[in-house]
Amino acid sequence: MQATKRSIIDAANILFYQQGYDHTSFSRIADEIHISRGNFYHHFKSKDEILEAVLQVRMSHTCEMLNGWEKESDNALDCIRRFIQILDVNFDKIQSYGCPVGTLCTELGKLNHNAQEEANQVFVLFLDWLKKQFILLGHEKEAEHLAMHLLARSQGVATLAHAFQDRDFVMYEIQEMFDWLDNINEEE
Amino acid sequence: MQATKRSIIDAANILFYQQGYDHTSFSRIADEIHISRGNFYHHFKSKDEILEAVLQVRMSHTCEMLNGWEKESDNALDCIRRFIQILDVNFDKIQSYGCPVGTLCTELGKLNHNAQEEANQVFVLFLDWLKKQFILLGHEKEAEHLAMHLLARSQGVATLAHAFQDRDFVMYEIQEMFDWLDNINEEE
DNA sequence: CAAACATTAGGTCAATCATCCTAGATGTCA
DNA sequence: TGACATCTAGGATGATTGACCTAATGTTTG
Repeated sequence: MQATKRSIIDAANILFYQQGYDHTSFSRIADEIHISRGNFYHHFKSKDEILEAVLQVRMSHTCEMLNGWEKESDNALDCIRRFIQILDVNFDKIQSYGCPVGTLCTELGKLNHNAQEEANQVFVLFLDWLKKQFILLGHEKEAEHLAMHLLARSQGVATLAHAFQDRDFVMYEIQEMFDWLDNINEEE
Repeated sequence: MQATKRSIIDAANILFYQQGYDHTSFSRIADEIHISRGNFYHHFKSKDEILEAVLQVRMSHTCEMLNGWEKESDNALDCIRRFIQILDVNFDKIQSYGCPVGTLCTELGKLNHNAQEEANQVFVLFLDWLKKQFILLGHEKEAEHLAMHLLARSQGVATLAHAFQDRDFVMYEIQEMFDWLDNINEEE
């Protein structure tokens, strides 16, 4: 029971990222995990329901990742640096398919899909987490702005990295974000 | 001869932006301009050929816009400010559909479409133009980096504006980019 | 007016899509 | 072993897709 459903969600998660939600068919997912098409409807009533499940998995994975960063880091500054460095750590994937969060939100927005709001919640997870780190650094008032600013910059870098496949650019921008981070913490 | 072909391209241009390339069907375009489906193949051999035509239109429109900015501006600083301000000027569209350049490049990348490289060329137009302005401001060495940096930031802002429909955020980020622009020109 | 060409409408095609259905396989538990 | 729920395979469905074709209409030119 669990195994097949699980593998459907996992395969859909990857394919939605690599090919986009709309462009990924049941046949494509079925081929990937070697089950028949008709099998889907015992586990999900519709394609939307698979998307729902994928979004929930992404939410929980993101939570785990963010909690992991907090545990492995000495302080809030290190946490934020970890966030910035995902552009380097996940460069291969980003170069090939863009940011998994941003590209899905953009696609669902264009499709006028009901799940757009839910997809945005993954962004919100990052925003709240970043805001928390900036507050820990003593930026209570500007924390919201700083979080949005940094998320926007990483989104922009991911978009151009996907378009141009330019690693040097990404490394340069990471350094720029590190410098920016140092600057706002020197001002006191 | 011209009229129908022209209206197909114009309708496709808008729909590819609003709904995405893959998700826009011939029927949808035909309905929009009240022609029959079969009519397409007298003007275009395939859907890819329509995309090709749309990309050429976008290229020339972008060139005209950039040339216009140069003519209407007093100096390179004003030119760059104009670029930053499209986020405000086109806010309604960006809020609804994202950046027309970035979202198409991202989609074509995921579809592994041949025209991805050509779509990127619209980005290159902006990059070369920005680079030129930064050189005029005396930043020969860093012009390339500065152009990529600014384009990335505007892309990031557009992505989050589309996701969250937050005008205040956009206005705040525009001010941040203005400040950044002033800073790099004070340093001499 | 007539012949040559350009444009359009609408039907047809095979392929693919999400969805649904049923029959059989596999497991679980009395 | 037998009864019953769960799971799976694969075919059928109707809708939609990009592509193609032909007949009919405009338009231009000799």
